[in-house]
Amino acid sequence: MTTSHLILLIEDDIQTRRFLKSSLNHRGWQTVEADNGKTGLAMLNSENPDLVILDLGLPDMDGIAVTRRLRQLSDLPILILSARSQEQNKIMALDAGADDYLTKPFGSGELHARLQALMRRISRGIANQEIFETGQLRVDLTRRKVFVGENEVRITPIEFRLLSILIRHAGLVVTHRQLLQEVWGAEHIHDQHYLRIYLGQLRHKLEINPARPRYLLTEMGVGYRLAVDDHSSQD
Amino acid sequence: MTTSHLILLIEDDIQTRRFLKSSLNHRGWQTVEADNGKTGLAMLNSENPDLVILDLGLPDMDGIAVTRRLRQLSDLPILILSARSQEQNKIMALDAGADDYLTKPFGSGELHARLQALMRRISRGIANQEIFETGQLRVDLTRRKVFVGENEVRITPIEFRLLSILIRHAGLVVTHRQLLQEVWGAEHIHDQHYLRIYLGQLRHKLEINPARPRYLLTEMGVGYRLAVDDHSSQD
DNA sequence: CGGGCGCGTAAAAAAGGCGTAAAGAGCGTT
DNA sequence: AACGCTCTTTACGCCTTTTTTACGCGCCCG
Repeated sequence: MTTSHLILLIEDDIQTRRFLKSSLNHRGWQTVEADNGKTGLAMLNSENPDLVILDLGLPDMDGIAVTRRLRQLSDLPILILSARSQEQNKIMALDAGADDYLTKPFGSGELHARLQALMRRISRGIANQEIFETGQLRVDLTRRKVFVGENEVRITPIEFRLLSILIRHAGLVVTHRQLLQEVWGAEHIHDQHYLRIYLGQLRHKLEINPARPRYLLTEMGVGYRLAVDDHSSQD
Repeated sequence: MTTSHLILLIEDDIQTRRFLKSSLNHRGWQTVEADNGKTGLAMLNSENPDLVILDLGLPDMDGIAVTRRLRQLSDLPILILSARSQEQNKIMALDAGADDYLTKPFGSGELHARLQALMRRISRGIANQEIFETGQLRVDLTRRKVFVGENEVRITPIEFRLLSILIRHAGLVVTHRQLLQEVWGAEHIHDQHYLRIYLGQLRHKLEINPARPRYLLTEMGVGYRLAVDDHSSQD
């Protein structure tokens, strides 16, 4: 159930802050507040919250920078608040490590739903699964071993990291940017040919017919996705 | 506190104001009224409404200016009322941050439908949900998948971005400018033929009869609107 | 009646993304 | 020092997507 749940609000607008506070307290969450990015970051250590709600339109710091810093300092769930005019920033914030977002204006029901979903996602710990399995494919994430049917497949370090990321987001699209960022680091964010080559190698090793992949699917112009088992398959 | 639904009417014409007030009260909304832009803006703070209905033809201030100021002061939903002669102003108001419009004369049913769409965005959070569904159409926004009935439909990146924007504003009008700006960037703001072509492609893929669209509706001279099914059985 | 305007459609040309092969570079191990 | 493995770089052909171009229709207004 809902245990402690202290929420850190980083929001400059008094009105919004008041609304958030009352709405959250009403639902049984504790809150601490900061009206700018700097003190917000400072409170991360002093208050030790369970979750952060961050407004992108802060006066003192760029919202993206705050997000990135938060992510550097902890793995806490981060919920972004953005005004309608900040669509682009919102996407950048998600890329920088935010977990979800709300576009203003929003009601308390919506806020509550987002928080619930966020909490559920975190506590369920999808990321911590030890063995992933779909179709003929089986991946032991802690032993770093991969099987197709009965046979073990040799996997290189980079291949394994790529595969792990796709497994962690199984069924979802992972953007080029995300993959490159996590495997090769920020300075190779534009080297998409790496992805083509390594995805090609992985397909060669994992797919029955690499030309018609069943697991490692391409999302044109966006990224890649690991297909999750949907009971029937041909090809 | 959250379900009060107080509407601020900014409207100079007594007759229209009376009609609006009675029509709204009848539906269970509270109203406060201002007969000019200045007091209207002042009441924003004093009355703390949940939504604003603004007539563009005010005596004291330019409607666009009022809209812009409202947007500066808050993120409240704004519904514009405009006379038929104010076609151009209407578009400018939408671009300045208004959410939807009604052209006089209008009936209470029409008014009600627009308000429903606006309110739904807030209370149910249509703007942020992961799966959008209406009629035969189902869009999974995080998985980037689109279904018509049982069948998945292949969607290109640009098509998906357009569709996402319309979904984010489901039930509301989105101006040409807004769409072009968000998808192609500021330098293509006048290339409306892009919209014609891509909306055509989307209709071809999503509509049962592309020539008589049920979902992707054209607002002549203004923009496009994604129609939503109203599950409520009133009116 | 005709011409302009906004919208929708079709089909082309252009651009860009993707997959594959293969050769070169780096690095640890033997 | 040579070998083997992995990672990086380069090149090319195919295919999808995007952009360009052209035309047809309905409507309002002169």
